[in-house]
Amino acid sequence: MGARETRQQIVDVADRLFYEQGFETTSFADIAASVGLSRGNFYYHFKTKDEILDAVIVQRVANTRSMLMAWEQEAVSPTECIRRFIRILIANRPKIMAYGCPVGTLCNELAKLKHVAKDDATGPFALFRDWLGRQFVRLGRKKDADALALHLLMRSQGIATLATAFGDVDFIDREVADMEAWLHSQRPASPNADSLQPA
Amino acid sequence: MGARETRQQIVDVADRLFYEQGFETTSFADIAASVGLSRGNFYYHFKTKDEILDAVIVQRVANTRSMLMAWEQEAVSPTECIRRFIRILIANRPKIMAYGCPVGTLCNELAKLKHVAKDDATGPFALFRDWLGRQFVRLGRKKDADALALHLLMRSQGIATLATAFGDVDFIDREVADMEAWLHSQRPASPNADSLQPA
DNA sequence: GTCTATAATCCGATAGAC
DNA sequence: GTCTATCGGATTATAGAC
Repeated sequence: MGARETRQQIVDVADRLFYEQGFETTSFADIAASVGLSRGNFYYHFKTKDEILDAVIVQRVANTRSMLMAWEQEAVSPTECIRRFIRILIANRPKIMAYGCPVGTLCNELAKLKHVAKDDATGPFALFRDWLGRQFVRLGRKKDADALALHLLMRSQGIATLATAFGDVDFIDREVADMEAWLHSQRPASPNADSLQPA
Repeated sequence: MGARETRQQIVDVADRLFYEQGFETTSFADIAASVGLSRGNFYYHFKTKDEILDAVIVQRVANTRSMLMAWEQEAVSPTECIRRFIRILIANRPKIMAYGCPVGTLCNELAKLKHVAKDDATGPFALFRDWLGRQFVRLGRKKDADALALHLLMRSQGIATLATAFGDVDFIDREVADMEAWLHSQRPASPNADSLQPA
């Protein structure tokens, strides 16, 4: 197998294990074993654990960016775009209930570790924030677009944390419905801003 | 020093370190050094790390319970009670921005570890949930009291996570104000339910 | 109740053969 | 590029002197 494929496998496995087990808990041996690699060979691809973390964060940011770009091209209205963000909680419900949000939990862990990559880990958050803000601008809420974006991000994080803690399957549904009701109560400043949205 | 005082010191230090560094990251040596105890003597008081975790959780639940009982006796109206809960975010802002919420971050960590104390760690959440639910019942919202309680808990968790991630000092103020506005928009079903509340 | 000494294990990381 | 072997250090935990 080529070095590039092996490296990609390592990043994919590390991405999953950092999410499911946490960054510090996941050892080189865990990743190597899950890839089917010897510990020794591992260091041919990554010199330190922090290098793997950087690679995982870079990949998450890239994946998030391309997902958001695709959503913006597929979904016609800003309201529909925002709704797609909200529905992440439904689409990923099983994993969220087991492990929380990949971004939020990693940020929390790295903050406690005072890790150098602490700020880099917020990258996906920053992308969501900018993208959601852009949707609210399109909705005619230019003045408070960023605050509204942070508000939605805040809600999704709170829902993820409580869903993990309580393991209540109905809770996510209820709060997602409440978020969508909130979204539709946000009246656009200019009446035609979301004219393409159905009904 | 007596065994009880030493044990109490260990629990206090462990409580702080589990919060600031995380549970797994904190070693026996860390706790022992911070108390000023040798590693060997440590095992006289606690046999395993899980025993310390249990003691920390028990103490947190006890502290939360007495805090909520005191609030209920001091604050006259349910609205004022709920507002005290919301204001936790202001009172603990510096620590929250550095380390997040002690309960939420511990629950997240233990969930990833599939730790046996995973469910016990939600104890303070359950207390807040019941207590907030009781306030909403007093407000005349008996039917959806629990959902409203979870909604407030959810918001406080989301605010804590984003405050830690972005380090934005104004964000907490803005969202706390929004929470209080939300609270006052929750009309009581029976008009005199919150009659003791000032203005 | 407190200490030193130490066992057993696992960690991240390196060296070197193939 | 992959392997085995291993180092130095940190970890949880125990035994036993004082």
